[in-house]
Amino acid sequence: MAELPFPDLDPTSDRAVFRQIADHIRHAIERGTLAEGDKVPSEAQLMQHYGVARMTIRNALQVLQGEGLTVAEHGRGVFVRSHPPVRRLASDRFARRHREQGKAAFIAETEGAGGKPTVDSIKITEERPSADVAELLGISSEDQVIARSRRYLINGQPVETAVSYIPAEIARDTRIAQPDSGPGGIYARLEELGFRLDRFVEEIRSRMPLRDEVRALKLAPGVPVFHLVRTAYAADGRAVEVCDTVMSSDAYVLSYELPAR
Amino acid sequence: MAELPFPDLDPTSDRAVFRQIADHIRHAIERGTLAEGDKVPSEAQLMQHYGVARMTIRNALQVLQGEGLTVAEHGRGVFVRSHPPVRRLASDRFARRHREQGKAAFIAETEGAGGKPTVDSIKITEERPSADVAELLGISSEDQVIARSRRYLINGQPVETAVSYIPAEIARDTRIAQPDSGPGGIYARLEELGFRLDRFVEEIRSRMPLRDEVRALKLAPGVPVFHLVRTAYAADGRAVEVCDTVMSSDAYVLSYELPAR
DNA sequence: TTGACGTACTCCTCTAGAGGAGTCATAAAT
DNA sequence: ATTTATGACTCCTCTAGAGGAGTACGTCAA
Repeated sequence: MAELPFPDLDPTSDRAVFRQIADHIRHAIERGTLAEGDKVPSEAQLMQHYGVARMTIRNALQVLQGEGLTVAEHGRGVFVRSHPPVRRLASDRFARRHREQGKAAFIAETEGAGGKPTVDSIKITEERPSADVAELLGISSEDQVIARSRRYLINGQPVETAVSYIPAEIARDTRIAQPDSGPGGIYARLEELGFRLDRFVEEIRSRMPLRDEVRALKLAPGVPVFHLVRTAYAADGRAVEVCDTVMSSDAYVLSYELPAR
Repeated sequence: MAELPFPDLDPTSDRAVFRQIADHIRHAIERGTLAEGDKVPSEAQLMQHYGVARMTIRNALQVLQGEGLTVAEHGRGVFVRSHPPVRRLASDRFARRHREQGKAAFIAETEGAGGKPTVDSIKITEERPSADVAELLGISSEDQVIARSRRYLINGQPVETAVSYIPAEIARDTRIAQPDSGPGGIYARLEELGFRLDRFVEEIRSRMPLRDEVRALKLAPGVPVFHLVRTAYAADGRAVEVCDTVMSSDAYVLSYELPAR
């Protein structure tokens, strides 16, 4: 059996054994001794190398998994997590000139980067808005909204879920309430309806995903999500859409330009 | 002993016992049966209630901790995590009109929100930039930069660490290279030096913290961080500063305004 | 060549213990 | 009144097992 590239435990340290082991493996990953996609030595190998019980090894591996450094595959082994190519979202991604190309923002960007975009599980309902959404839209929570929910995938890998809320008064019986919202997406439709879009405000949070989100985005353990809420304002100052999206944090880098004025 | 507010296990389910238990507790937290700050029943109580081994209970609690829903305090118990008040960072936070008040952005904002701001562990070095920083600043990685690192706290609670890199050619022997950079902060100094700031570009990532970051920000388990890199551009298009900051995700909501043009 | 099967290896779940260490309240000693 | 000791309760670490289930791969029969 080949020697493992890990030092021995330090019995004088007050650091718990499983943490020391996690430190060794983490260090190997950071140095590149274990590269992306590499297999971490098996539980049995590690048990033998360190001479500790299996649970101690599992605790160590658990730590790394929680840090998002590794993923375990049942029956195959534990692997150093490889990071997928990220999408960089620029702050001009909703500029009108892009919309006029006739493609929705997501499709245009993804194709531009050489990926295959898909949109999935499109559901449209009419409902009462939550208090938050009503507040952002500046309407009463008694009023109805059209909720368009969907999931975005790149090369079959889910990266984002989104729900748009548009006041029913605006969107009812328009193409916005149809699964296929047409060329340029719903922002193009809103402009056709006379709501010239003026600005968007995005609020960004970062947190660990809920269980449903883990499933919908096929998230590896230890991967947080961006929670982004965008409000679209028309030229008259009226909010015409709120879009609530959850994005896998390792699929995205968000980029914004701020004026110094 | 009081009855615990959890149902029995479903022995027919193929869901692992510890996951079922985690589900019960998570559900109680979501419904509010267990409110923020409440103590989760102790391991012993849960063992007795469910009639399972202690490790099974600990696994369940581990799941919740990994989700950032609970924190364990050695010797005291496990508690539902309470979320501190968040700071909302607006996209005009670096506007010149704020700088002219004579206060650095962080101080002004925090006092405005009624908190006590502190800046901590200020260290200034002159060094060679990393490849990333050199690229953003548009300089060679042979050139020197001034690195200003510091930590921000609100009411004694660390919320953010930041390192600013400014080309040494610009900042050497100026107040920027002093621990106290003077009224209005380094952006005010840069403008005094003739670099009229034009725009900032911020790139945002979200990820789990490294070990050092957990320590520096006193992060609870299961709390991700924002990793934000801001580049400041002068009116001539030259990059004059790169600021690399790591923020506790439960202390911040980031807000940006995007033009629709 | 193909497909079924077995086997070895992997991680997953769970049990049943043990000692350690931090916290807190109370009782005893000063 | 203050300090010190004690004990109950908490979570933390670790051991030593057991059976389960998914994966990879070689063997053997069709």
